Amino acid sequence: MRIGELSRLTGASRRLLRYYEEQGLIVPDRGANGYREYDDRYVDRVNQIRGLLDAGLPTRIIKQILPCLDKPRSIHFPDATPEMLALLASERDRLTERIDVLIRNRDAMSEYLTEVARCRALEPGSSH
Amino acid sequence: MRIGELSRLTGASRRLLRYYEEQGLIVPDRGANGYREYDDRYVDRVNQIRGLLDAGLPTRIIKQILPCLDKPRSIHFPDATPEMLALLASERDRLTERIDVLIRNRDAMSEYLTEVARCRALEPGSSH
DNA sequence: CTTGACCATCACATTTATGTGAACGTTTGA
DNA sequence: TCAAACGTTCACATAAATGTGATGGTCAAG
Repeated sequence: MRIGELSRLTGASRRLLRYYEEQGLIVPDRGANGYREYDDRYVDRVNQIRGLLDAGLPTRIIKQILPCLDKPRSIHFPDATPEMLALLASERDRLTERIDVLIRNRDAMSEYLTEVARCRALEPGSSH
Repeated sequence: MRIGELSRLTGASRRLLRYYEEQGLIVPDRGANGYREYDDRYVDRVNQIRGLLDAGLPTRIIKQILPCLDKPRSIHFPDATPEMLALLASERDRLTERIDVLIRNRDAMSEYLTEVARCRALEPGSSH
């Protein structure tokens, strides 16, 4: 498929898809006319990239950990250097910390919301 | 305490503390000389802000949800408008989605790492 | 009183992830 | 063949979170 199609399927603008390419996150083939050619797997790949970006990882890190995450499963193996593994581990730990912070804050929000709901339920006029 | 002290305690640069103020996230008092005066609770507050920023929330959202999270607990009440509550709920949901993405990716990383470790353990020469 | 460690404001720089538009080639269908 | 829809590159713009430096006020200790 070409860039417009992939854009539609992933929700990423064409511009953004070119940006991801510029950052080395995706490397589409080129047709004879110079058009980018993407195969189906790019849909998942782009979605995963967007998820990681949304999660706050910068592209330069994503670039390094992506190869570990999108191998067709079951074909993973040591083209991974020790440095890469160390990076991956440290990035995973950072991710874990971040997840904890997020969970704590989400729970605080939830708690506050249910609390307010409870108060509302007791308010005068609420039975109207 | 003044800005330098707070900076030391939180790890946020002075510049950043002024930025948070500019964004309306914190509102320190001013001494007679114009110096910012922070009381102890700002340490927690700033740390929470940094956590939320690191979690990917933009300052304009943080500004809206902070009042819900840092009230001295047990004194929460309906100075909250319905719009604010709706915003808070939607932001909580967005946070939940984000958390899910993060967890999935972290687990994938972990899985990959343990897998590689397992392979390494079986490699020739590993018993050296 | 001066020096050094603070504080203040203002302004300009940078990085990252995006948007927008110009200028121009390609493909496709009426 | 002509227009619409799509592709290309290049370049400039922006918002967010920070850094950096200029210029100057305040204050405590020597």
